[in-house]
Amino acid sequence: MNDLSPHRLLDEASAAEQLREAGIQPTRQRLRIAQVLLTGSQHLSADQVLEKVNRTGKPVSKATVYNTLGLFADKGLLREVIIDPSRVFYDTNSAPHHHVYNTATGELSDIALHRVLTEPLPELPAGTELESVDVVIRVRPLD
Amino acid sequence: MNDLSPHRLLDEASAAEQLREAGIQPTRQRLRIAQVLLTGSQHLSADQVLEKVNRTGKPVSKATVYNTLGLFADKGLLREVIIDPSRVFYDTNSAPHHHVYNTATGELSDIALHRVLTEPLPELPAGTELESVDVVIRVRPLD
DNA sequence: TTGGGTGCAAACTATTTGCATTCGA
DNA sequence: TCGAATGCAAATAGTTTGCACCCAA
Repeated sequence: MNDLSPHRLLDEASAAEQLREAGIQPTRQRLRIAQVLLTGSQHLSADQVLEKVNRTGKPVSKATVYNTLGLFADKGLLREVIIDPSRVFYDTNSAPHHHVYNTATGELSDIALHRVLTEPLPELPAGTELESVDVVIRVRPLD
Repeated sequence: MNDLSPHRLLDEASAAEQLREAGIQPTRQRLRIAQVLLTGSQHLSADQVLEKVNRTGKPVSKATVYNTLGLFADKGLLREVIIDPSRVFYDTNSAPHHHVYNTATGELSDIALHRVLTEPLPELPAGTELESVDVVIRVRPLD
């Protein structure tokens, strides 16, 4: 998770297209964030996104990063992963899958969905509909 | 989750016994917290625990509540449930089970484990051991 | 007596919000 | 032009910490 190494930036045209497809108006800052984020499979906290974006030389304010991540998540471009009590991760892997979280290092990784079966789902409480099923496997270094 | 109604308090002797069994020195404040908490199946945030304890007329400081909940969780008396980015819940149901979380109301409830199958577990990353498997089913009110 | 436990207040950190400014259609 | 987006700073909220005091063994 400390891998903030220079990921290839998504080209601006593709980023703009992805935003439009999601019904998001592509503004300058949103494009920068999309270019950094929507490339490959990543699990980043808001702070890490801010750091990566600012490292491109085109800084974006912290509030805008938070607002934009929230917006992207609402529109289905990202998935919020609530795993660590101290921060939210944003997962760019849009395929259904679950997570392995290393509680000692904070490293978060994906597990293909078919490796974990979760069915049948129990009846949901009356008057509610399913929003998501999240499976988190927490691991720690061997003693 | 707003049910802070007067749950029956666990008697002091049983509370003390449970603490000792868990290897926790039973002090006055820890006993009060245990009496409020270790009765029935509950899902409370630290703030809710504080409120319940203080309502008994024997107040305990906020710092002590946080410290004590952390200690109880370490010793296996409680389980931390990380489900809402803004606060940690403490679950007194010690049997293995999973959770249904209503994102609109913040209500958290249990699901018996056998209703959700999660196997086989994937191989864990090298050098790690399993800490927990958490399944959270998020629901929202029907549109 | 003496080290662990407690309480208070201050510190911290992730996140949100209000509002004036700027931007994009 | 005009409403939406942005940025900054201040506000918020949950949680942690430092340290002096207290208490159970």
